[in-house]
Amino acid sequence: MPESTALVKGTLDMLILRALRWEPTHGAGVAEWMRLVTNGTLRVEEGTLYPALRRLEARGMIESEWGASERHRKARYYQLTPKGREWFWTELDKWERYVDTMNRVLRYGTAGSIRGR
Amino acid sequence: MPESTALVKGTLDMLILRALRWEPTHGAGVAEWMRLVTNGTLRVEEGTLYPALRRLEARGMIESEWGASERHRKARYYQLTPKGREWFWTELDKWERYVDTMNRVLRYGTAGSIRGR
DNA sequence: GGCTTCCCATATGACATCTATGGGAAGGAG
DNA sequence: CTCCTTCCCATAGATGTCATATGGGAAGCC
Repeated sequence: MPESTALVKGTLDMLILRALRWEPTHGAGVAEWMRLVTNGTLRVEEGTLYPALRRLEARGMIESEWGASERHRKARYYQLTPKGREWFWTELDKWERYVDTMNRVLRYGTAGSIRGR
Repeated sequence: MPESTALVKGTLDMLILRALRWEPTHGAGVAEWMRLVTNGTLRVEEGTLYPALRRLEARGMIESEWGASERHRKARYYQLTPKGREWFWTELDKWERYVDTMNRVLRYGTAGSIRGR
């Protein structure tokens, strides 16, 4: 069983939006998806997830309604809005640029051609 | 001139340690290095950098002493400790694992083989 | 009826980063 | 030698995200 890693701040929103890509899902389902999909390396606590969902909804990235879960519990189902879907791709793009810069600088020294002073 | 991006939390420490890889450098020099090496895309504010340097020193990752800058100003020169050097590589490794997981999940769906429910 | 499970929710705290501000010390202009 | 600018360090306050701790409501089971 691989140990789990703390989330890097700023990445949770993208993960949530990705979890909702296919169909409306309730909070516990999002957490479950994250756990399964990363083989348990990335987990989100309830106290982290629910505020994040409310933030995303307040910003119009997702919307929600009450429903019943597969196990007959009252559950709030979230789904992506068009705005959220679009925002996901722009965020992903920014993230990938950042990672690329980090990779070059940290691993290979520079993004340009500086060395030493 | 490319616009600059906000730092992702948790990445500044690695960038600082990387900046100090070759020789002792003062705070302003670290900021300058970061700007040059990323072609201006990654910048660090003074109010962010100096507390970060003090945190790293408190944790024994770097150590410092007063000196004179190239321009004859009083400057505090920081250098890596062996502990800091080692820690850099473990952090880099963790970061790369995280990025790899994110990449697979966000871009290609899963790290395993889940889809839908 | 009491216990457990499922799902939602908030309060509280920790912490990194940004913004704003200021100070000391050296150099240059006049 | 005085004023102004530049260089470098430093901290206070605000912001925002994530972790921890806690609890509650509702369904199902014994």
